Amino acid sequence: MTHSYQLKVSEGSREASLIDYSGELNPAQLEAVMTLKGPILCIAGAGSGKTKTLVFRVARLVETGVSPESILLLTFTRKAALNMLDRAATLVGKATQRVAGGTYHSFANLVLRQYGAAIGISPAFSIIDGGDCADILNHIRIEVEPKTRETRFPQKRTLQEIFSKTLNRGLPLREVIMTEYEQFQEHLSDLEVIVKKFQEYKVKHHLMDYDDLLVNLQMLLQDSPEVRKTLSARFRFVMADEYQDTNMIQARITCLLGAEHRNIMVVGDDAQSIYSFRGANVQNILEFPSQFQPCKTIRLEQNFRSTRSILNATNQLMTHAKQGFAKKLFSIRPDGPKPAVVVCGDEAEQSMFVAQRILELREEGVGLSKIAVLFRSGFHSYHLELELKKRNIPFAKWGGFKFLEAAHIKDLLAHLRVLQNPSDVVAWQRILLLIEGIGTKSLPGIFAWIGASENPYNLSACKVSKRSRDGLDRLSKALQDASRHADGLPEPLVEIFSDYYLPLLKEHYLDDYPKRLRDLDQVSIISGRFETLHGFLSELALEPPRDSRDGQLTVDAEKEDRLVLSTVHSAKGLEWHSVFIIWALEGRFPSFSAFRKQSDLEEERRLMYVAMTRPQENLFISYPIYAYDPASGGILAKPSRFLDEIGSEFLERWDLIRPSDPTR
DNA sequence: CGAGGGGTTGTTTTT
DNA sequence: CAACCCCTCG
Repeated sequence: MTHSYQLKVSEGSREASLIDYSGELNPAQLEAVMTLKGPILCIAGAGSGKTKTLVFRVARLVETGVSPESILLLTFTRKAALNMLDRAATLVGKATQRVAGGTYHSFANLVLRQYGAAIGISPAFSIIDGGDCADILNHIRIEVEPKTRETRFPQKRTLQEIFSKTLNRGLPLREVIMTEYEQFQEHLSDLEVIVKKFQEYKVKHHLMDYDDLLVNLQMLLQDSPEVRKTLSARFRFVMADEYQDTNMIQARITCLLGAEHRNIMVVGDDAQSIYSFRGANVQNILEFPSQFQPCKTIRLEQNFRSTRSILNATNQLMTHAKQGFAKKLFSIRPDGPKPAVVVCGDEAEQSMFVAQRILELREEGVGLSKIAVLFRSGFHSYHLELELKKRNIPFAKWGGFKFLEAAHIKDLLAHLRVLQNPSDVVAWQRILLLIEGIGTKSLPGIFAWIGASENPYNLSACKVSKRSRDGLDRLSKALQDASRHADGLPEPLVEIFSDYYLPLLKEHYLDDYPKRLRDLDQVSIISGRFETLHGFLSELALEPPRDSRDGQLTVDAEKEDRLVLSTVHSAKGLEWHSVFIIWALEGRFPSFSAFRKQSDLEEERRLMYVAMTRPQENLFISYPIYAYDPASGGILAKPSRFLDEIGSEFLERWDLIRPSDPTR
């Protein structure tokens, strides 16, 4: 490319900004940045500067006079969007902060609250998570199938999973049951009844689960041409990141948003598709060009992140993939150390190795925040966590157990939800059952009263048994105190309910209540950043903090020198100087549950690929040669098949087992 | 009718 | 090693 795209732009009174596009970007990136109109598919390999490309493209759009409000940036997490917009801001100024961005779910939330009325949606709906859905389903199940004894019936969590899958895959219930849950075939008709009642229940009580947000947004765009036109006029440029991980509904939403103006760019990497369990469909990215013809396809294949030694290994791994674009990433970075395969005697030795090596790296000048330990499932790091604590190595854990799913957090939030949406029966149930003397049998009576009452918060007027009177009166007082602030800031509300909840917390979680108490303070701190109650609740439901310390300002958290422990899923899109992948054993990574289907194994390989493409310099893959697996009762002793696929040529083996070790 | 205990289950990954 | 279910006791 000989001509230069360098250009000078002045934005209002701001001093002239100068972006040297052709100097900063390679030819493929440059093309993606400079093509502003029409449909584009950008296949961006791992570490190929995808984020940078998006950032520059936003900057470029703004520079050429596109108003930031008319750009929509759909990303996998809201954090990713904010991060990009921040970076774009340093190029062209703060104006980019006004770009709309977030996940499909958070976008759906905003649009539905604003325009949902067009298809009969109340703007005050509550967002419920998978656990809440499971609770609702449990009730319905009991109603529909009172004699669960004779035959095995799916549990509440499974029900929720099945129904979510049918929606996300866009398949009829029958088909999902027949292909993936054959054991429940005989219950098909019951399940159909349950799912119908479930939908009715949610509509009646103004509740929306994650799937409903997407389904309803799609419906709104499809059924209301006015809204679709309004939105197309408002968002004239649409960019969707991580497109390989969208499901059918999200893809349809994307198409509907782009249908009018066709200024749509989707970015992704089919080799990094790792969310098929929640309905993600690689076909979306593969078929995008045929849906938006003529479509420009741009490939970013130069890797800027990793050493050549690491890329050699990851390229080799992907030659075993059964489908997808064949591609080989190349790097102009020098060779580095080959990825090390570290063979340990047992789990304890693995943990010791990781901790030890991390300390050595720190000695060598690699800060803790530049190191990550990755694993397949949340619980794989338990032992390591103990070891790190013992050695005083600070770490943050992402993925796995979530702050929000802790019972005490859900308890506290349920009070706020009731305040926001008095017909949120799931939340009512949760807070009522906490009260001494109230059990499942007295609930229907209280619900009936709540439904009929003018002021459902005045529970003192509700007749209940003597034993529960005091507790209910206390709740009544807290709710009425809070409802007097109902339109105000969320923080004082959190305070009111924390005070109310404290005795209950002590009573229900006697053993570890001080620890849980600290979490409640976190909720209070987070709430201080929000101006409205449903802004706060929606954000929490859609963008849950990654760990209990995430409540602090992100900037601070990132500056703090802490090691990251993360599931591979949560590590997507990120990079570190040095990365450890632990538990590279058959049954762990790949996981047992992937053995049944070829397609699941393919996804496990892509997952390993994502993990291995995170480091810049050092990659350590470890496994214990011997591990008892309490889940299966068996012994795990076979190294991950993915190590075989890569082959010893690209790896370096470190044997930690002492020759005299009897377990050898 | 509610609470608390004991046995049994089955354990990916996330918005 | 939970969370969940079922059962018994108060």
